[in-house]
Formats: sequence, C-alpha cells, structure tokens
Amino acid sequence: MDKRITIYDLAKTLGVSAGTVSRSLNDHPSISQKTKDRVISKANELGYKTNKFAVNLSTQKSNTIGVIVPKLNSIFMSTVLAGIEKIANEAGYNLIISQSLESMEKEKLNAKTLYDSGVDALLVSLAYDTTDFDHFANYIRNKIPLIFIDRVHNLPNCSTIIIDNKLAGYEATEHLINQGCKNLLYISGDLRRNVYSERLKGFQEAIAKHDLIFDNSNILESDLSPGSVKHAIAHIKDTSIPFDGLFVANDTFAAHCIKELKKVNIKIPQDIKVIGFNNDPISELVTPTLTTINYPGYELGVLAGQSVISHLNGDINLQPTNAITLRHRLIIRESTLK
Amino acid sequence: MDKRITIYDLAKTLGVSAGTVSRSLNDHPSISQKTKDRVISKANELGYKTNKFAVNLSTQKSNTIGVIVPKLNSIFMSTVLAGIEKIANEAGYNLIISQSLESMEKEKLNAKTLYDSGVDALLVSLAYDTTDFDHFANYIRNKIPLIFIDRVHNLPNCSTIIIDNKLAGYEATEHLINQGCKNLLYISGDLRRNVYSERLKGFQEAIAKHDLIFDNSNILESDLSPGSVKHAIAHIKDTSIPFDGLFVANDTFAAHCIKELKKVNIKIPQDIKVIGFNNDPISELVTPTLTTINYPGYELGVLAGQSVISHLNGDINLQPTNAITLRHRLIIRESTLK
DNA sequence: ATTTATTACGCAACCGATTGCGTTATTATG
DNA sequence: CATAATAACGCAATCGGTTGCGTAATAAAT
Repeated sequence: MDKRITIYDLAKTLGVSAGTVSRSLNDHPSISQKTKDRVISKANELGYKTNKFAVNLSTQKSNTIGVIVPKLNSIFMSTVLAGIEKIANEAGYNLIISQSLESMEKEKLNAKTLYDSGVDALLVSLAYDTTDFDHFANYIRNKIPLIFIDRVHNLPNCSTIIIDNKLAGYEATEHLINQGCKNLLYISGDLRRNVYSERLKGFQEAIAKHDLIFDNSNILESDLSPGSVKHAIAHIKDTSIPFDGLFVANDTFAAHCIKELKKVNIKIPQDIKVIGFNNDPISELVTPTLTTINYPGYELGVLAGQSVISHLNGDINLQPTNAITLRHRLIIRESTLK
Repeated sequence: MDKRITIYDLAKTLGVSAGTVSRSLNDHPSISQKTKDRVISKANELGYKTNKFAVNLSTQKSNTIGVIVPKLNSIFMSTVLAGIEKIANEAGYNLIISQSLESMEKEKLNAKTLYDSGVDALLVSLAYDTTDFDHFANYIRNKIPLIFIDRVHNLPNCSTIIIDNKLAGYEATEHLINQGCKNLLYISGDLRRNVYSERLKGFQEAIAKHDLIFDNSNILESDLSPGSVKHAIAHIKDTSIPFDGLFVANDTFAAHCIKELKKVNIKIPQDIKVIGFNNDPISELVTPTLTTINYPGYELGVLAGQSVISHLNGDINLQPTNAITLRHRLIIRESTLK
C-alpha cells in the first residue's frame, strides 16, 4: 500500500531479471509462456502498476493526444470533442484539451505547451485571428501527426477534416432563393477562416447563378458574439432595399437575430427568411423552428479521432485520406417557409 | 534540429556539472547568479527544451489535472470546463478530460486510467448511476486532491463545489406557487444524484409550506434525454388533476416539453407555467422565454480550478474551504407569467 | 555423441532530469 | 594570520522502465 512495487521488486522475488519482467509484461515473443505466466500472476498478486512516467521517458511517447479548440463552451465544439474523446479513450489515449479563446497568441502558447508536454499528436481547430503557422513547425519537423478540424489550414503533411463549406453555402443560399428571396444578407464570422470564406464563395456563386443583386452590403462580417446582434439588426434595418433572406453563420446567432427581429415587428419567415448553420439543438426549439445546415459534429470528432489513431498506429493509408470531407445536409424548417 | 539537447550537453559545453545546469535552470539559491546567467543564455542559444518525461519521472508529478465529466457535449458542462481550463492553463497545468457517458463502469475505467497516468489531482462530476466510490480510494489513500463538482458525493478529505440545490429547488417551486400554481410536477433527473434529490427536497418543502397537494405523481424521474420527452408529456396529460406548474431539471428538457405541450394546444404560461434550471443560452431564445435558475457554470469551473491549484500549491486553506457553495439566482421570464 | 539452430533469459546502457550530501573556493570573524 | 562560516558547485544515486546484444540452455540435425 505504501510503496509502489516496481519491476525490480518483481524480478527479485521471482529470481529473474528486470528485463525479463518487462518483456513478460509486454508479451514479448522471446519469453517463454511459463515465465510470462509466473511474472503476470505475481504482478497481480503484488498489485504491480506500471509507472507511466518511466515508460514515457524510456519510449519518448506519452500516449496522449493534444487538442486546441477556440472555445470549449460551444455546443458544436463540445460535441466534436465528445466524439474525439470516445475514440481516443477506446484506443487507450488520453486527451489534453486546451482552448485558444479565439486568440492566436494563446493558440501559440498552447501549441508550445502541448509540444513540450510531449503529446503524440495534435488536433487543432484554428482561432479567429490566426494568420501565421510557425507554432506548428515543431510538430511537422518532428513528424508529430497534426490534424486540422473544421477551421483548417493547408499545411504540408497535415490532414484536414471538414465539410464542403462552399457547397453548403451554395445550397443554403439557393434554398433561400428558391423560397422567393431576392435580396440576401450573409452574416459571416471572421472571413480569414476557411469555414466562413468558403461559405461566402458558395453564397456569391448562388447569387450570381440566379442573377440577383450583390454588393458589399450583402455581407456582414461579425464576431458572432451575443453583443454583436444589435449591429446585425442595425445593418438589416439600415438598408435601401430591404433584405428578405438571411444566411447566418451559426444557429445561435441566427436565433438571437430572429428574436430581435421579432421585437421590431419583422415577421419570420413572412418578411425575412432565415437559415442558420450547424443544426445545434437550439435550432428546433426556437419559434419559428430554424432551417439550417446539419454539420455532424460528433461524426467529425469520431473521424478526427480515428484519423489520429491510425496515424499513430502507422497505418499506411495516410496519403489517400489527407483531407476528409463529411457530408452535410440542408434541414428545412419553418424559418424559410414560403 | 535533429537531436534534442539535454542538460548534459549544456554541462559539457559549459564545463560544469549536470546538477549545476539543472539547478541553474530552476533558479536554485545555491547557484551564483553569474553561473545561472551563463547556463540560461547558453540554453537559449542552443535551443534547449526541458524533457517533461524526465522531469515527471524524477519528481513523480505530471503537472496534469484529470477531469471526469458525464458528458462533454452539454452546454453547462462545457462551460464549467471552460472555466477550469482557463485557470489550469494560467497555472501551467494541463487538463486531461474524459467522459463517463453517465456510466459508472466507464467512470471507474477513467478514474483508473487517470490514476495510472499520474494526474496530480482529479476533478469529478459523477455519472447518473454511480453508487459506489471505491474507484476513488487510490486517490484518497495517496493524498491526490479529489474535488467533486456539481454532482458530488461526500468523501472524507474531498472538497465539493456546488450550489444550494435544495434552496434553489425551494425558490423555484415557491415562485410557481406565487404565480398561482396549485398542482405542480417536478420532472427530475436521476434521484441518486445530489443535484436532483436536493432540489426535490426544496420542492417538497415549498409544497408543504404552502399546503398544496402532494403524492408520487407530482414527481417524474427521467433520464432527461430528448427521447424521454414523450413520456413526460404522457405523464402530464394522464392525470386526474391537471398540472398547472412544471419544475424541470434542465432548460433544454424544459424547452422540449414546452414545444410538445404547445403542439397539443396547451398554452404556456396560461395553462401551465414552466421553470427550468441552469440558465442555458437556450432559455432566453425559446418562446415563451424560460424562467430558470441561474447556475453559474463558468464561475463554478473557475472556482474548481482555483481550488485544485491551491491544493496543489499546498496552500493551507483546505479545511475551511472543504465545501464551496456558489450563489444561484432565480431569473423570471415569460414562461411563468401570471 | 557432436555440431548447429533455436529458444529463453541476463546484462547493462539508456531515457533526462532531480537532489542529498560532500567538497572546495570565498568571505567574514576574532 | 588562523579559523569558522558561507557560498558555490560536483558527485553519484535515483526515478522505473525499455531494449540491443551476448550467452547459457535446450532442442534439432547429422
């Protein structure tokens, strides 16, 4: 109870060498079954626990996967993490999770800390303002698997897991147009991030295809914080040609917008139709229920987890699966009804 | 670039011993400032990085805090985690997060894994069905700080961080009564968990105080999953004396109930008044907006983080702060209007 | 029975720090 | 100037495993 027993204790009581104990415990082929059995049963008898610190030092691996996300407290991100955790846990890996709080500086710090902690792999969803990527150089140089999820960046030898944001943006926009909208507003997150810029491309493409009007007033870049809702509302009201369709970067912000619009007597969907993004639980609980794009966060996490594990196992399907694209899906609800 | 340099490399190039290098790097008093400066500048010059694995083995500490939560993908829990992470990160600790998925078996596994990984402390929010607590014995025996948050259990030498659930339950119930409700239903989570059983006590106390009717039909125990909404609705409709007030264990489930009740033409709050719990973002986005109890998840996380850190630092205020109770607050919105 | 292959295990270096204790260089004290 | 205190640093054990290589023991081959 007081003293941890080590392989040396086992070796001594069994009259074998520490190396033999170690190999027995790891089921090494060069040890006879008889000896293995003796070692293992004695280990159980004495309550032997392997000391991870020693293993880590010896093998230079930590059995740990690092994760950097912008924020933990978003339903989408925590759902992704739930998926990652499940896979990692099943594979015997621990997850060290840190948040950048949408700041590149903190992202850098976290990347460094996790690197120093010796994570075996790193999963990243980028902060809003991340513009350079030197903080990932160490990982690439030392061949530590680096995988970007959702908010990604193309770096050599790094996998990415995303959905087709451009197509999703296109489909969302076209849906609004099909429902009769003529003057659309895309309320976007930070356009430096792929997810928002790609959706913008789809937005513009759909508008062009259907010969609608378009200028800069059709785009509103926002930090999507609750405090920014009023700016969005102001933008919507302060326009020469009234908007009749809103494509909002996420469901929560869309729900806030709907609430405020209703307050100023704008009817959803009669006056303005609204489509969100993510299919957060909230989207089917608001009134009117929110049309949205289903973004399978849990599956995303599971895939990210599996991808990391297979990298770590050295499975050779790395090159072909360098970029995984998940299927999204338009979910039509009341907020875009004709 | 290729080879990590160690304190031995530094020692050799500087002509000192490895011990001196180590002490210099750790600002040990028995080393002269001149030598420290030499060591440090040379370390920077050569790009020395301390090997955490070796430090861990040597010190038998991991600079890591373990966390077990029932589910990552709930807005409340992820908010708590965000608070914990912020404090831990600032204090230089990494967070290993795992989820029990509401299963005691997985909780046991996670507790064991984290113990074997050598976490310096453990934060736990219990699974629904956790009934025995042997899996925490190792922590207590080895004096590894163990702190329960939200869903807690009283174990010797363990801190707990909660709100006064009984009082919160009382206040929620009394609010319904004050708004004119006569026949209340408490839709609860698993009553083995303190949060739900305590709220039940408050619920019963308020009912007794105001001389309302009460029997077992006034309580409905549920797993609070979306699939269980229909059971709740069935229970509400299948009653001799119609319920006119609902106290629901969390906002999301409350929102689902409201949605379904509206579908069957029951008006909220006219026919039935509803109060939720947690003050999730969703509570102010549904129609009608949801009266609820504010449960400061982020602050809870921050306090939990600070508590752990102070334990680890050996700050002596452990006994007095053995149980921290946060302030909750009733937030009155439309769903309980007269 | 002798040689050759295998099998099973021991030896000891190594991973990269930390730290108690002893020793030398330096400064203070009488 | 001799001696006691300090200050500054080196030595070497220690943390608890892993692993390449060598060797003894056993089995197979001739």
